[in-house]
Amino acid sequence: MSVQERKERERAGRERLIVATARELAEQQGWEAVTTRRLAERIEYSQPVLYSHFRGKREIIGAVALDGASEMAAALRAGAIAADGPREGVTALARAYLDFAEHHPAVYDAMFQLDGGLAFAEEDTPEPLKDAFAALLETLGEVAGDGVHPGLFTEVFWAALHGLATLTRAGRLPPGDAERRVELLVDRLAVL
Amino acid sequence: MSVQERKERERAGRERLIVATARELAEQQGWEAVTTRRLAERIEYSQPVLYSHFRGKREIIGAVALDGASEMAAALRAGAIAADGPREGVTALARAYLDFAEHHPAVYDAMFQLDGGLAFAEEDTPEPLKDAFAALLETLGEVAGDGVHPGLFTEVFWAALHGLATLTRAGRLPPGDAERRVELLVDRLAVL
DNA sequence: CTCGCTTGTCTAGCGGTGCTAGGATCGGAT
DNA sequence: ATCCGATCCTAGCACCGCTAGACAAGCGAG
Repeated sequence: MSVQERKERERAGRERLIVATARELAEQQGWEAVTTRRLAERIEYSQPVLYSHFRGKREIIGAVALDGASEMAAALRAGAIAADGPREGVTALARAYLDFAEHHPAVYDAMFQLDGGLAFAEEDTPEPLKDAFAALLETLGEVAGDGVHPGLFTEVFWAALHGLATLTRAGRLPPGDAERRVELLVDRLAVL
Repeated sequence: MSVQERKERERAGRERLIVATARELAEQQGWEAVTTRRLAERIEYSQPVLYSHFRGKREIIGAVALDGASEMAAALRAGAIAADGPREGVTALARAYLDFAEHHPAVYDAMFQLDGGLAFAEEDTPEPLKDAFAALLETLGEVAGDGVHPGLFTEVFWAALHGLATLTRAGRLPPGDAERRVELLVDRLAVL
């Protein structure tokens, strides 16, 4: 059975290589540059190999999204924990979110802008995505205010952050006032 | 000169036809179905004709976006004006925004999700886009609160609406609680 | 050790995309 | 009536996601 195990290990390694390469390429040159041909060339295999690991390009995007979700969850927790006091915690969380979106645009797009064929807000939502939402909920649930469902509050806060992230990156919002917008958002939405 | 004028009229008419057809096709079958071939077939001309009106597909998307921006501005004003009192006005505005995004997904995507090659938040932002923002500002500027710049407040509110619209449509938020989210948003963000 | 077979990989190609070069055609001006 | 310029179309480029079928490498059986 050792032979089979070795092969499975190699296969798993190659799958990770594909996802990592796709992500790298997307971060470097944008998702429109991530084509199956280029991806295949970079991992030094032919195109069909990609399809023995993933159903298609969508699934590769989805894999990058899941990868990024775990990372984002960690980044959010790291940001929020470092702060003391609920207000600073929420502000730090918001900043961490926007920083992640700004510094990992390709991953952020894979998670929320592109179609990665992932289920959301449903029974079979993948664990990393639920965990990223949970990371938001941990901090934001504390400042939802009386009589307001923590989940609902988190959804609204998240939507606001998502809007800021995407509109800013698309050049729809002047980039200079980012910090003031965060403060306004936290001041108004959170019950401290 | 009458001949030339007639030709210009016909050209302008055909350009409108292209934009209207692209929009129609996008609303019916999604933007991924809007290809230059299909579009050309629908307007009963060959592909190269499209390129005598627009530099490429991006510009066609941009034209649809501008079209939609005027419409959205009108919809927002119609919604907000009908209400009495600032709170009802803001709520109506938010609902009008989300309704527009829900019922005209293709146009909304052309404006904010896709790359239509348009300038935003800059000097040479096209008039319809500035006007749509102005429509938001008219109502939201009244509830920004003391010491808060109306433009900045409008940007934040807009971002929140945009986040709700996109996340909801992408299946990232449970569709049932939309109304409760709007109320929470208005309650917290607006100073009434 | 050799043979047959499974498993894995590649070459080649399909139908589609956005976009464009170059030739044909048509209509107004002379 | 003829010329000429504007207008439009046919045909094709390079690229896309994806797949069928040929081929080779490595395994287990005899």
